[in-house]
Amino acid sequence: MNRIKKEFYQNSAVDLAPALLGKLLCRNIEGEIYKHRVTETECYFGESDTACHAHKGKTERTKILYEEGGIAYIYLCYGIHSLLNIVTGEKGFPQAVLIRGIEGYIGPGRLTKHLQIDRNLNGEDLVFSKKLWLEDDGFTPHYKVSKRVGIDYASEEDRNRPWRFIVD
DNA sequence: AAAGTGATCATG
DNA sequence: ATGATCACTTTG
Repeated sequence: MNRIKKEFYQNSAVDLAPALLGKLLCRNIEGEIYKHRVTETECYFGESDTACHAHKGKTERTKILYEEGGIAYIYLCYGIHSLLNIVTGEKGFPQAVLIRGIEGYIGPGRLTKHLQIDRNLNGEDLVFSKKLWLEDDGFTPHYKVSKRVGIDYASEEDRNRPWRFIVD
């Protein structure tokens, strides 16, 4: 088993979003283990990023983004969809990578539905968890870069950042 | 194109 | 306590 270790997560979300492409998202549901390769990510970086949930500062919901990298940030979007993020970097600087797609399940809300990931797993430690973790089997795919989606509320500068990463 | 759905946060 | 907002998906 090649579970991704703590140090891997102690980097910038901007670098980790592309680095997470091709890694295996692993989920244990009542003893049944599912592994899917990550195919699409986006990064959200710091309070200065007006698209990042933490751009208004630390609140009950966003405090988890300020933790040390290597844990899950999961929130309910539009009252329907659970979205999975990987918190990254040093403690105190909020940043995360949104997992937007895996092999077979494109779309941030669809993959969480399939893997039964919801807010019960918010804060799950991906380094030690038996329910949710990431593995590296050495595969590094080619990918393309584009703008983030669904963030019309952000500043023009932030909307235009090339922070979405998709496997070819 | 538009609804569906509920946690979250700012306002009062 | 109330209301606006929202890192989406499905259906027509």
